[in-house]
Amino acid sequence: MALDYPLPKLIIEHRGLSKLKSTYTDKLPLMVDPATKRIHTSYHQAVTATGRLSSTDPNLQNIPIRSQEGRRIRQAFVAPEGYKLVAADYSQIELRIMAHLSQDKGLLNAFAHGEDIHKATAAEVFGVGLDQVSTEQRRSAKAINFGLIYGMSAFGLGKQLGVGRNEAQKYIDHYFATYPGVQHYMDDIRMKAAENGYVETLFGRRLYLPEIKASNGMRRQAAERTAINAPMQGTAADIIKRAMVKVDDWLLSSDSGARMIMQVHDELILEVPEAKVAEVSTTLVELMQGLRSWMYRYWWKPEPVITGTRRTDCKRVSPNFC
DNA sequence: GAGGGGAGCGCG
DNA sequence: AAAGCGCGCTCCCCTC
Repeated sequence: MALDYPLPKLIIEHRGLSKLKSTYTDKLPLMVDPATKRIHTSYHQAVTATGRLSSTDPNLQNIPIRSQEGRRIRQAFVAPEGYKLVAADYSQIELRIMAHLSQDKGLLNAFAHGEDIHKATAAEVFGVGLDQVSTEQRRSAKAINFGLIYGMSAFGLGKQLGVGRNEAQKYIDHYFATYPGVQHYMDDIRMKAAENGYVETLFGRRLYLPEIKASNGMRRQAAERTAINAPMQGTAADIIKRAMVKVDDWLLSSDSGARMIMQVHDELILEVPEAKVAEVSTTLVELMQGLRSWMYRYWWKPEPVITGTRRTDCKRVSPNFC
């Protein structure tokens, strides 16, 4: 209705702005720790079904960025004097994992050639040259790529793209004709989930799916979507956790003065002395890419290190350790 | 006053 | 009837 009438549009606007005010603008300043003058979140390692971290009190994994107004809140997060914030994020990690898990030739090839994956998908699905892909076609391909990771149906894709169900089904059919390995993987993971009662990540962490054989079709389909999504989201979570361990080891062994301060699912954020930004950025990327997993151990002498932050108000893990 | 649960909205 | 995965926080209504 907001597309056709001013009042619903105004209501939606109000909801967005009031969310920004009540959750961020009003609250975050009250959460500055008087001792450190900083905002400290708590990360939880045993909450999510897929192996991601979660962040609470405050949640720093949902700081606004998508809207123009929201970005202004993010601007308030700055590095200390003499430092810079360095953020490194994995590009299209879940789609790359899908390429690996499915071993689909076309998808692997697109990534191997460093192509813009949404554009490449559009070219294949709509049967045009890479140069002929329109903005609209790329947008559709992007929705298809994201939708697939979540196990979306023609109904959902159509709604997302504002096209009919049949039109959306055509897109999906084209997609699977282009990337048959992906189709096979989706079918296979459903079967395996039903057979085993669980799915697992590349590194073997399991998610049990008790509803995968439910007689209620709706519940069973929901479990099937989880079966498709969890190995991708979960493998991505495994990969960044392994990177975090490596980055932590490296930071402890080096004297860069850099600190790892945040994780947001596919990105790590460090604060780095200005003079060390180039050096730290290079190594950070190498460690996240897994290029130095063994090498650095040759010059790192491990020492016992106590990590974590003592708190007296921790709600979830134990009384004084988060 | 504490806590549950749904709606709605912020993020990846 | 529902048809897109994973989270946390605020507001509101409700119960205890």
